[in-house]
Amino acid sequence: MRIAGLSAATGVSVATLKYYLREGLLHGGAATAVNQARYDESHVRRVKLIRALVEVGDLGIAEVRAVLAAVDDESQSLHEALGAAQDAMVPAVNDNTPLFASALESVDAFLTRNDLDIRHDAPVRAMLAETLVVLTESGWGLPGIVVDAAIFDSLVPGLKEQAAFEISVVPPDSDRVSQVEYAVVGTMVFEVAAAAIRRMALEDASAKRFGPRR
Amino acid sequence: MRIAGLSAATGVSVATLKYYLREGLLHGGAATAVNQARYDESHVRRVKLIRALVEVGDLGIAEVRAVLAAVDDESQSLHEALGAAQDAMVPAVNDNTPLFASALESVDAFLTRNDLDIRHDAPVRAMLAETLVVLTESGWGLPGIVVDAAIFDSLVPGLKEQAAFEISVVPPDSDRVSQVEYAVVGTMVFEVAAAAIRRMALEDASAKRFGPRR
DNA sequence: CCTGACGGATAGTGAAACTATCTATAAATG
DNA sequence: CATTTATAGATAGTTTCACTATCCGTCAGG
Repeated sequence: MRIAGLSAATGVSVATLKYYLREGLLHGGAATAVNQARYDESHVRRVKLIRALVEVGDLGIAEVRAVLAAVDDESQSLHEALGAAQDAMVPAVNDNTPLFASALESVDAFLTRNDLDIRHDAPVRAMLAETLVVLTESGWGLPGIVVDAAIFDSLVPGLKEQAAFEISVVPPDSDRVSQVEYAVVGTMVFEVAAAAIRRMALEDASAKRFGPRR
Repeated sequence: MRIAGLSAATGVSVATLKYYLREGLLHGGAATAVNQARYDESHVRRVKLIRALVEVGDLGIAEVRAVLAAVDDESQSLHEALGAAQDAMVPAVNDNTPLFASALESVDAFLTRNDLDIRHDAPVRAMLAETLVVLTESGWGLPGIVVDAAIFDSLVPGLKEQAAFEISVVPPDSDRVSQVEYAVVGTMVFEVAAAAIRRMALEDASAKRFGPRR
């Protein structure tokens, strides 16, 4: 398959494929001459993964590069690679507010209480802590005292069950890269789905409390 | 309060405030002269809302404008305004794939089964359907047959409970605009929090299945 | 052998979200 | 009251990002 074939197989323009090659998101094909190279299924799969991350996950090119690095690092176990990929997907937060430290404490208590086994340096801790800070600053709860992460407790069982399902569905017999790719796409897509269902539940709850007008 | 005061109160630069004024996101102050205007708490609140939508919710200026339009439209009930604000927050999906129609059917069955009272034209239906399409195209389930929305069923109870809590916490005694603002910020922030907890649950599940390496 | 595709390099584009400058006025300060 | 600073409103410029287009010399296929 030449580059036009790769383009046809993925729906991505040749110019964009060249851009991904330049940016190091896509490994080069096997060179057959100074201006010829062959691409294969691994390239098709990689391009589809990139597009899923960009379109569904709304990741930037730099973040995609970090995720792919985790996918490709053979020295990492599947669990480690998933963790690294997750980390790359967490948006940066500003953790310099005075409330942030106590928000992190609340998060850690939340993790212990709900029996969640998370690396202590996982960016997702800060991500959750930041929401508590914003909630506090927006007037939820008492001013100056950070909102307690306990308000999220009721979410945990459902999300745990869902996560266990997602992880259970990763095919055990395929190669590591396939497994990581599978899990990464699942993570992204399920996140969007969970957000959609949250909004549905919210509209439903709003209808029940505030009622339809007509 | 003059514009410098508004800038100090919100942490947003004067240049950016002028930009928001130009873009119609922020109502002008009360003019006291040809080049003077007074700003008040309503402006501070509005700027904070804009920043929350932009920073936490990652909405674009056009989407923020749509949300604010729903907030400000006095002819809409609280429930209607929340719905409109939600709609403005849903990212556009491409619904022209052949699988999309059956994905929507699956979503509607999901809504009925889980007793979710959603407007039939709510964009969030398409948002969820799109995830089913992507999941199907990524190799989850059988090729050609759209993945069933039932895989999300276990998420519903926790999200419903959480949504009921969020809605219950909207202060009943404040004015409509305050209520909508409160609910909109809550929606955004809780969405990010739910995503963070999902990722935590995923890392926990990954640890349990694939184990730490050392 | 000629037309078109290719790899590789470089430059350009368009959207988005600010940011900076300018002008005429008004406020604040000594 | 003189001077410095701030302001509204208009216009133009900047930065980043994700592509997109062009060029050049090389190569494949009919």
